[in-house]
Amino acid sequence: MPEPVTSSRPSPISRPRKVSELVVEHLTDLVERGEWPVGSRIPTEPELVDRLGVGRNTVREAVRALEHAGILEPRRGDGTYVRAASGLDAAIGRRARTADALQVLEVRSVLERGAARAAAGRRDVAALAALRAALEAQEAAARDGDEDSFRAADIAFHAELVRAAGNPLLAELYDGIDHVLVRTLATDAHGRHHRDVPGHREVVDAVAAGDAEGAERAVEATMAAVRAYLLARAAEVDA
Amino acid sequence: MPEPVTSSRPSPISRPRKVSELVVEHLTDLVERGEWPVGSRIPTEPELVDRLGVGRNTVREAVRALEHAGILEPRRGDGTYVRAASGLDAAIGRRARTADALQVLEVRSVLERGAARAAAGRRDVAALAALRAALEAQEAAARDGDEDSFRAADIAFHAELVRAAGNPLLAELYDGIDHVLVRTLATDAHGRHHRDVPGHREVVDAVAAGDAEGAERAVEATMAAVRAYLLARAAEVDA
DNA sequence: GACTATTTGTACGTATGTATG
DNA sequence: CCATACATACGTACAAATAGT
Repeated sequence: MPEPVTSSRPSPISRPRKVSELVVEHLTDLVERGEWPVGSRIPTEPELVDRLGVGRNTVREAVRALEHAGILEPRRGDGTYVRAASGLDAAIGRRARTADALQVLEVRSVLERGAARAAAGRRDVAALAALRAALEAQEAAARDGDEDSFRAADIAFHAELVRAAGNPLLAELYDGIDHVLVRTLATDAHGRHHRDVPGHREVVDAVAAGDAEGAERAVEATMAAVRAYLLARAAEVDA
Repeated sequence: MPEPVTSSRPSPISRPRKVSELVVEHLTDLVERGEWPVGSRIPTEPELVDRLGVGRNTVREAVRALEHAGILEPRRGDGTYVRAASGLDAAIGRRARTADALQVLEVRSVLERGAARAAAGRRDVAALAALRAALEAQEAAARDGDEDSFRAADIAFHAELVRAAGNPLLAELYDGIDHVLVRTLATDAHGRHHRDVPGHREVVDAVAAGDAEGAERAVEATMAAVRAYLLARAAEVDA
């Protein structure tokens, strides 16, 4: 019989709640606070056992919980890696994967319009510079005609715009939604040429000018092409 | 021996998946499709073992995964109950609980403005009727001076507005954010009298008229009071 | 209030597959 | 190719908590 946890223990954490839940919380905190950055490898099981003062089974259980949440990703014989900073992205992915693509796009549109408005209200210099850089990278990719890098630059531009709003929670929601949308669009849209930049320059100009309404309108215009494409595809499927 | 679930699996991309993941997915499906409604008690472990043809530990692991996702809630000696239809709400809650309340409010504002715009674009008759009913219920509660029912009616109004957008994903995101905000506001705001309805009637009128811009503006005005309150509280804490 | 049945929680053991070295 | 270690799944026994009698 292994010593029950109820007796005297080194107690790295207080005891009122279940031990496994506390470990889960602790690991989640480490990831969310950036101590274990996304992509990094977390300490081995024995080290966690030693550090937290709990049994190996408890550690394993906690890791598995975070694995299901999409935060950690164990690789056999290698180690356990950080997959995402929070479970929000994975949860959105699971939820939105079964949703209608048009509804997903609408949510993305709502978030991005709001982000553009907030960014115009802030006019953060550094964020604006990054946004301009992203725009120019995309225009360069368009000139080169490189489809892949153009798409990557497009995604990066939108991400930068949302980041310019200065609201990490908003950005995380957007990322989660965007991943789903990119995924569904990527399944069949390799032939579609988004060669023309859809109006990103207008977005940047409006944000830089502090024109919240204009920024929203410009973002809305950006969505039109994607929406039309989704509608056309839905019509095809219907026929 | 009950038939195991492990046999041939024509998955889209041949990915050798674990039985426990299949069970997790199956249970998630049952919940999401409403076969196990929120609040109901799911079959006991032995019955699930019999029904799914897997061992008890496997069932337990799956249940625990959904428990951590915030979907199921096991109670010793009683049973396991359905807590939420998807894990999105819980994930948002975990993520947003540590975020700045002003940022959470901003996200809510973004979602609600977008929902109001979409609702004005749809002008769904049934949804509009429900929205009007919610508004009148809130005004009635305001006349009665019943603080608790007024708050409940306020939450219900916002929820109804978002539902009127006709986008379940958007509504679910909003609910998750709203729960967090209500929670943080409820911690100390019992004395604050939100006696005056903040302009909900204008929102309803704009939505009914199909005036998307007006609906957005009206919603934005609604937020002002809450934002001012949060700012004031932040200033208090700062001092 | 106490007893009993039911149900989940925990612990341990074992067999089998699978990746690593 | 083999050996080791680990992950997975199943089964069993008992503990703990709750509901109902």
